[in-house]
Amino acid sequence: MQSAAAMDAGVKAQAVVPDEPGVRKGPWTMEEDHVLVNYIAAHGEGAWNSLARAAGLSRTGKSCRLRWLNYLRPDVRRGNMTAEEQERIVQLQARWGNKWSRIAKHLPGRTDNEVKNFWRTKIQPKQKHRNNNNNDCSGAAIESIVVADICSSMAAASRKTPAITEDDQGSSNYSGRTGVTQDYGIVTQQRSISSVADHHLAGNEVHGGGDGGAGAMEFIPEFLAASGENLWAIGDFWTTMQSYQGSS
DNA sequence: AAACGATCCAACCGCCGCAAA
DNA sequence: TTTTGCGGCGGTTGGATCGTT
Repeated sequence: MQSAAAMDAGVKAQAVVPDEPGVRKGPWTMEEDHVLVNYIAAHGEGAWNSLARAAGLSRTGKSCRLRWLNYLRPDVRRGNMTAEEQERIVQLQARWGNKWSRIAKHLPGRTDNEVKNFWRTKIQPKQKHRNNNNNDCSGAAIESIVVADICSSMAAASRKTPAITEDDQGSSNYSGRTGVTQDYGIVTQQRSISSVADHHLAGNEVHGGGDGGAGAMEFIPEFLAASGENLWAIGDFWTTMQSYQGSS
């Protein structure tokens, strides 16, 4: 994730100019996230267009849905893919093709967007490279090749670097690119702020909507006041949430 | 220290299928 | 049966960040 300053710069660069009057685009602000999470906690998810209107968000229903599913949902698991997850992605992609949502369903906490991004940035370039040197482009062949790569890369990673525990991955102590494997990129970059967020989200320390349970998550004006800046990082969001909950 | 390239990922876009009117 | 609106999915984009030179 990005720092608040980075987010600010990002929004300046990425103009939030609506195609339709009153419809916001671009990065979500902390306030918008607050509104969305709070509304879903109270009313549950679904009926996204009406939800956006009822919540008073100047966003499309699609945008709200995407933000919730890919980012705000408390059970979203962030951070590095484990070797098991990577292997599973390769196997399922070979079996089903680019059915990312279907694949994601078999990876608890992972979103289709995350799986898709992982595939496109890590595995697809590898496949293309292999395809250039190998005429056997069948799914099974590719799968066996890539899985073999994962195994060899993991072995190399374990030789090159100390083991990285789940806790390490999720903590703010684990930040910056690790560069564990240049061949496959098993352990990829982990930005410092998202690490904080990962810790909170992966641990389900804060539970919001999803089940629509009443009172599952409640925000108060102090929280908004604490958010200070218009633009923010998810780590700030949950950290602030925690500090509020801890002090109440 | 600056410039450049590579990488990551949040968010948008367009399309499709389904259900209700 | 047709139209319309919505939800969901996959592809793509663009800015931030990081590593290298």
